[in-house]
Amino acid sequence: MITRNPSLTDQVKAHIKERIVNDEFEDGRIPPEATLAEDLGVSRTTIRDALGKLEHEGAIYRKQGAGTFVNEAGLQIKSRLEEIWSYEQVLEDHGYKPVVRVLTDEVFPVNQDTAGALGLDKGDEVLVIEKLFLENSTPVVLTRNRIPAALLEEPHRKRKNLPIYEYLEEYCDRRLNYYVSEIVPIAFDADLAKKLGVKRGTPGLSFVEVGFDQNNDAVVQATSYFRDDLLRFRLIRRKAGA
Amino acid sequence: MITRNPSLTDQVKAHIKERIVNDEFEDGRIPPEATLAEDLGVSRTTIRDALGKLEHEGAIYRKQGAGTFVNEAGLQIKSRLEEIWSYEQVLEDHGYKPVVRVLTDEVFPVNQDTAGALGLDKGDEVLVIEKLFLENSTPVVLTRNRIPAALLEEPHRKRKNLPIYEYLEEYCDRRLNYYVSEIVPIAFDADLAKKLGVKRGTPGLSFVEVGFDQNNDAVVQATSYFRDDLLRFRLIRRKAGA
DNA sequence: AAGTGGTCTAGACCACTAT
DNA sequence: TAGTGGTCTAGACCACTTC
Repeated sequence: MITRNPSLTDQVKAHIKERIVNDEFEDGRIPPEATLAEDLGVSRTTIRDALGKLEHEGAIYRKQGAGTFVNEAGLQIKSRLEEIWSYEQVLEDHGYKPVVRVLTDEVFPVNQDTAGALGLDKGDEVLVIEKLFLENSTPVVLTRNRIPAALLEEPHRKRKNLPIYEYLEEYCDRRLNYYVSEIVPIAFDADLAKKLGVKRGTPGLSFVEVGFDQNNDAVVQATSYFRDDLLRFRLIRRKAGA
Repeated sequence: MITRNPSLTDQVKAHIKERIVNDEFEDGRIPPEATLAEDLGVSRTTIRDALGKLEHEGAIYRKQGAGTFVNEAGLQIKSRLEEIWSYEQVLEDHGYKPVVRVLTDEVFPVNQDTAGALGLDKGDEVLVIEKLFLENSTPVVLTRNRIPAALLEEPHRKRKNLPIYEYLEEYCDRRLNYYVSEIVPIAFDADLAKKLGVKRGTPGLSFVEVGFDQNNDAVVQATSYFRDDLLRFRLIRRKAGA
């Protein structure tokens, strides 16, 4: 399949973003919305939608009555937590060339915790994919994904090193829409410490999350573990409703 | 000052949200946008903006061509990390009745780290406010805020137990716009462990963040420490640009 | 084919900032 | 007072789901 060209708004957004990173705006001042609309031959609404997304990403900020400006500080933020979609991409954003190693790739009976998260019954099965992300043979991230076996279109055992959202799309015909993630600090136990190459008891971050598809069905449960010394997450926090 | 009534969009959002929590929609199905617009006497654009915010919060989800639906799972999520604005509110959302204890409230010479974060020079001074948030004499959160002394309109020493965003508004005439937060897992050292009432070495979460006002000036540096056993953060992660 | 959400337009008026 | 972003309207057409 794979149809659909980028929307006008997204094209405008990309265009403005490029002009920002190329530093084409005098004093970091972005032209008035009306001017942009006329220059690009689109409505002001389209411009505003594009600018709104850029503002949300932290690339620009707006002052009512004054203008729209480049946010130099915001531009520096890589791999914003709210927008992470694959750890390959995260590591690339941090300047690494990631290697993915599949440690586990098997169907197991579901445990109680996962059954609750994914709405499965006792006795159902899940495909468990454990992956280690490395940079130059140094482990950085470990992920464990659990996908209901019932979602698999056919039993096959290939390409498990795909990002999970691509795997779900290709082999389960499900499109990931969003994750609900819980942030849990831990001290690495012996198993995790060994796999991540750190001392047992080292403080680390973990995410415990559930991914939902566009029908709002839970399709994957994931737990991830990070080496804080090599990868640190940032996010932008705003007042509710803004 | 304090002018401005809620926008039409926000009123519509609140109205729909209330109908959602009151479970007024048959089968969790929300009426078509055109119907809502007619019923409420506003344009479809206004309805869409309101629904967009509710979708972003996770309260509803939309399926093109099918309809708009209540997201039962999303409604359960309290204190979403991206929208935290005061820890008093966070604790209330978790069903606690918080007590705030001010531990430190003094002006110090700025250290190098804070100077860098806030764009200050060596020799400048900052007001340091350390606060402990408790529920029934059980500590849950410890925060350390650093505000440039130059922002203080007058030297005074009252109401330091206000939420920082209110303090900044009232005594510095600055309105907090957003935070850039870094998530850092730690093992509590002796001092933190004592203040939070846990064993030294317990794994915990900390945020290291900088708050910006509406002119995009850095106005506060904050570090916060949490007892993971009492308070756990969630957030919704989406594909970038969505 | 009918219904619903997604995108886009053109324009009006308001609120706020700068000068 | 002029300029700029913020809100809102009315309507057109498209993409997708459902029947």
